[in-house]
Amino acid sequence: MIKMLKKERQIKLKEILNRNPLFTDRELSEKLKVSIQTVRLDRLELKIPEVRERTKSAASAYARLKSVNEGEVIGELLELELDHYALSVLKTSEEMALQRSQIIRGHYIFAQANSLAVAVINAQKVLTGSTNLRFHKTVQVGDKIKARAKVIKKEQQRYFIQVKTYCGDQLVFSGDFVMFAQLEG
Amino acid sequence: MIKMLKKERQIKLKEILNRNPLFTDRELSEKLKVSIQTVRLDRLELKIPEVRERTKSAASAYARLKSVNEGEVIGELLELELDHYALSVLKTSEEMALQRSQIIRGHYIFAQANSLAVAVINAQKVLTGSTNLRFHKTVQVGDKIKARAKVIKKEQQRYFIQVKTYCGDQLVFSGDFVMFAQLEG
DNA sequence: TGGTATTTAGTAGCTGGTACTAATAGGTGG
DNA sequence: CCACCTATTAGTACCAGCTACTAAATACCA
Repeated sequence: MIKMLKKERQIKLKEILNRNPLFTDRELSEKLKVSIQTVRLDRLELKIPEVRERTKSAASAYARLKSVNEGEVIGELLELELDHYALSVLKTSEEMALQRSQIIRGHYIFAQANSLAVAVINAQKVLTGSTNLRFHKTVQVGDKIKARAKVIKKEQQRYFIQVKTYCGDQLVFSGDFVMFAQLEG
Repeated sequence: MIKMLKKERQIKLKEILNRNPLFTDRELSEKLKVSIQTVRLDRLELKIPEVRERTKSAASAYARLKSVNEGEVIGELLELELDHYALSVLKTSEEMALQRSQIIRGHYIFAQANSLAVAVINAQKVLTGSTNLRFHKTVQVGDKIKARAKVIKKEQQRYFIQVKTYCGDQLVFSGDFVMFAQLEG
């Protein structure tokens, strides 16, 4: 039994496409040293769609991620009273979790809070100066988390903001932010 | 002049594809109410590649982003002495910047620091408890930033870690992290 | 009215597939 | 040793969504 078994090959196929879904059948057939037809039979059995479908899936995943990420606010901005108060909601997903767990990584929670602290300030350019954070509870994949930002104090260009993030009624995160508003655009 | 001008239409085309690059020429021609050939001439003039190329670009951007993001550490882990010291480098890019500026958003800098603080700890599960952060200088698109994490103190399951991030010799960020190592896997 | 830019139409050819039929190779049991 | 079955390979017709090209129709402007 010198040749690779069918099962073995199919596992390898899945691994290859998991790492990079953009290979064509021809490329796959070269990697696996079988004919194109065999690759196609394998894909058929494993219910793996064609390269253009796989590419499209990856591309739209990117588009989704980008739209969350490129908006000024991470999450969805629901309420905003400039220089006073803001509220945003973030629906957490697999990509935000630690590997092999359902726990959302802290920096996503921070990102939501930080971007909300930026958004609540009535100025063109805002920078985070310093912060004091507290992660009270873990957040699970699928949870919707609500962040509320309050402007506590405002000096010339310095803002003191408190952000509290909730999952349901449970406080999961709180942070004090000192932000700097830059005057010129 | 009832009809849309060519220039106007081309701007609109760019806008549409900017929001969602996955439309085919046929779909674009319906949206813009011109023939497919006109759409193709426009793409030719504007040097916009065909839908399959655009899809592929978006998909590989996602793959890149995913590989940075799904590794345990944001950035590249260069040095690691468990429970003592770690160093990572992050090459910043457009996607990490604030809109219409070259300034990298604070939460990317935090993400690098936070994930490094997690990585330096010799335990299966690690959670961020609280932090004290200071953003000293802004980071520009294209800058490579180096984060160094030092374990300052270690109690049973509680770690005190200091992270300093540099751009060249310039200190851009520093943070004190209190982390919790969870015993069971 | 002529001349030019713009738009539309249509053709051949390409890639990377699907869906299908058919032939071949490689054991294995009787 | 043959029959049978699985796995593999080969080949065909067809498809979407293009490129590259030619040609015709339409719009606009002096």
